[in-house]
Amino acid sequence: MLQVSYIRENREEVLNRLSVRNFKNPELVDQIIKLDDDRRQTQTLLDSIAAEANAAAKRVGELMRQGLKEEAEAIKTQTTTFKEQTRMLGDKLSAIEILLQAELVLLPNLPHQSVPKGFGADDNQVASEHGVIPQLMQGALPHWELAAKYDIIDFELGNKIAGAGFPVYKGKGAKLQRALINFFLDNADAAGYREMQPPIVVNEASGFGTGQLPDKEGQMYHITGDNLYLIPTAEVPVTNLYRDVILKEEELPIKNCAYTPCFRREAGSYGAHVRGLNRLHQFDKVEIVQVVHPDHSYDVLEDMSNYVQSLLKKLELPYRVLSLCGGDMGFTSAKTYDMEVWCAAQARWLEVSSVSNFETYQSNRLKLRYKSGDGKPQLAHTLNGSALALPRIVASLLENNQDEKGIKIPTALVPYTGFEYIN
RNA sequence: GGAGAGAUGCCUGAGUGGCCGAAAGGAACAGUUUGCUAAACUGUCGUACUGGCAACGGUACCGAGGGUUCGAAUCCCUCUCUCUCCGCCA
Repeated sequence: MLQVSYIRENREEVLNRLSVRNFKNPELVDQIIKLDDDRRQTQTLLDSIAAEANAAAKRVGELMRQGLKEEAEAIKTQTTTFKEQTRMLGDKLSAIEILLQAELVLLPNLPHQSVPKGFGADDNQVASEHGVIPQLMQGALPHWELAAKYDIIDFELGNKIAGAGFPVYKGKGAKLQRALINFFLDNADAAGYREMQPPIVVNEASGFGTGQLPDKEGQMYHITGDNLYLIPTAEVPVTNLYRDVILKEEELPIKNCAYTPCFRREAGSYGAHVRGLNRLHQFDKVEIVQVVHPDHSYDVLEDMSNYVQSLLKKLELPYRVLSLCGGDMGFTSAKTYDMEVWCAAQARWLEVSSVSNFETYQSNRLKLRYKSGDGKPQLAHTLNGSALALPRIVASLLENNQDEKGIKIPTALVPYTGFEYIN
């Protein structure tokens, strides 16, 4: 959520930067400013009347104590008009505030200056490409067929006990999951991220804090009996650890990581390009989250991007880094890099990580601030990224590393799997 | 699931209608002093909105929402959450 004061003071800039996203509703900006004018006026009036009413009430108390009953009664009758007015203005003020809030959450984050203008995925910039595209042997298979051939992932069995998008990992397939999780966590730890194990359900306030609620409600599994949501990413619980918190400046940066299962309803997305592991309702992911001083957030974004790339290099996967254009960026992000891995049998790039700087967009909702010495509390910047999500990594490992003997495990991962081949 | 207790500032905790934005202690920060570690003393020490160049004001907030009252942290109602005991269970 953007800050109203910033919108007021930088109207032109806000409009310009929103246009980088091709934001369809720029008149919202002026509506918000107008509502805020209204809010201020109403509040000023309400405050002055409340001040009079308070003073009158105080006088009544004093007079009563002095035993001057009649004088007290006289003032009492005057205060009834204050009462009506404050009630009216109070109602008006809260109505305006609700409206203002409702409009404010409709404004997406402002893209950073470096974000290219664009409408969708085709306008993203390829920032860099790494690794070698493997030449597959004759008769190479896509990962869902490999998974069946080696009996390591069972989609049918998952259908039976839960539904489509909930695969069962078996034998070396299950061990590979465990290996990847530990590999990612150990690397994050070595890079200075503190491991957290949060709940994988969250309440409404948490869903709101990171922006899943109210607009993306349909994307989360909702436990109606207890009004809890299954997390779509560890970003939600881990970032919400700092909801309503004022940190000391020295505590920054905060670097956390967490492994969690992630649950996404992915309503309405079925078809050939979401086969196998390409899109699931439940998957495993290690997430990295940082809370940083605003001066450093863009350096940190590069750090996080480099860190994610280091994982892909260790796994010997060919990948590319996209700098997302305004139109393709998430609603809450100011700048995002996507990492895509080449899946050789499907012959396509698959997104395995998304690293974003949210600047103050999340922290404003979360009321996540820091305080330096004697200064006033300031909103911190938040960033997060997948490091990494498992299914598409597994898909590309299977497809890219297949040979006559089976599936070769990358050297860096062998200490974690305990085997060199799936066969 | 049954019974009970509670929710106050960074923490502990006092406060049952006006003198309470809130005692006291602790923590933290700043200063003074004693030749070090440390102690003592003094001061500062919530957030948001709002007016003002500023100095300095105003308003709101004692879990949330409503009500009673000239006046509510304090009384009443509803909700949420936490804790304790019992039951069940990992």
